Amino acid sequence: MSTTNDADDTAAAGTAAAGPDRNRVAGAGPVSHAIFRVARIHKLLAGQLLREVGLYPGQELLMMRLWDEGPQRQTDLVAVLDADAPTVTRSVRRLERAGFVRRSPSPTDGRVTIVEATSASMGLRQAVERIWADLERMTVADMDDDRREGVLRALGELERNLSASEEGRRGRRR
Amino acid sequence: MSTTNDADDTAAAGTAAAGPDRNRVAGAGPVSHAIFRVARIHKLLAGQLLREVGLYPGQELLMMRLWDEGPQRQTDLVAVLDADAPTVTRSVRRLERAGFVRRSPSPTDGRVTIVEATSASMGLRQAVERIWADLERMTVADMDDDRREGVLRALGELERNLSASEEGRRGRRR
DNA sequence: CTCGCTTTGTTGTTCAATCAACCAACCTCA
DNA sequence: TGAGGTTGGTTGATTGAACAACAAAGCGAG
Repeated sequence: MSTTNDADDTAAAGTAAAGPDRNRVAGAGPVSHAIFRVARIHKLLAGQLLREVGLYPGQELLMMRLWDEGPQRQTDLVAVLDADAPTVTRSVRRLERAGFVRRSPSPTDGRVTIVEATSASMGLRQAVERIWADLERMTVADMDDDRREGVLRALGELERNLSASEEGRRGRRR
Repeated sequence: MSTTNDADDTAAAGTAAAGPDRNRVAGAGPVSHAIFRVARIHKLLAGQLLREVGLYPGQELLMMRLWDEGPQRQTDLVAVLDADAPTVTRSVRRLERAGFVRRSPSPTDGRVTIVEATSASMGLRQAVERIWADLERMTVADMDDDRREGVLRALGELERNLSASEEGRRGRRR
């Protein structure tokens, strides 16, 4: 047994010294862990439902925006979806290739491209509405209205906390 | 940002079946939308913190498991992380290339590969613990213990609801 | 011992999300 | 008019995630 932990050493920690379960890393951050798990399964479920109509998770948010607000600049989509510009660029391109979206240059500003939902996408709209209703039903299941409100409030709190931290970080780095 | 844009285009929201304001798709599924937003910013924040120590979001969960439980089969990681086998395969490969993980064939079963954290990863462990503590603090912010419990309970409910739906779907498809 | 099934892990492909770098059009101001 | 900054959008690279298809090792029944 060599004293230099280099080539052969297993970094097993948890069970060796047999301390209390408390030094297990995975037990830390219960709320963060819960968020991860909920997010994961929620997205998985949405993806399963959406795949049946030919969309990938995330694309439905973009389409919803187009259906609700009509043709708009790509930058507007970036802002309202709070997504990165590259993500929107590629997402729009794929949706265009799928025939759900059309792009055209703005006549007044050479930089912008206007994105709009095609009429071929209108059938999709009904399906997406149904899917979102289904997803929401699966999510809240048998909560009564009060409980649903409480859950919404909790999520709102989390979002505010995280947004504040994220903005703080962004400020520090620029 | 200046709206000197005369081209209002056709605000063709709703087009044909235009009706009451209520048929705006984006307004549907408030809980689902809230989950999406929380998940997005939470993951973004985790990613920003982790990137400073050379990890990508998700990898830290795998490392935590290795630190907590010691060497184990890749299948065990798949099961406990509730991830897909391909995801784990590639994630482990990248962590191996980064020097945080070592793989070795099992002596007793020719199929399995044992994964373990390297001693070089132990420094990382402290950093990840700190990051998770930071993330948790940012997430709960100034909630008191009761509030935190309430939020945890809400997330737990959501997870149970979604899990039930997902399992139901999985059953139907096989 | 062979046939068939299960378990374990891999590769291929596609997509979302980041960061970084870049380009082109616009706009402000001297 | 023109220099410099801003805005809108794209491409490249890397990663996680999902599905599909596959390979290889083990295992169990005949």
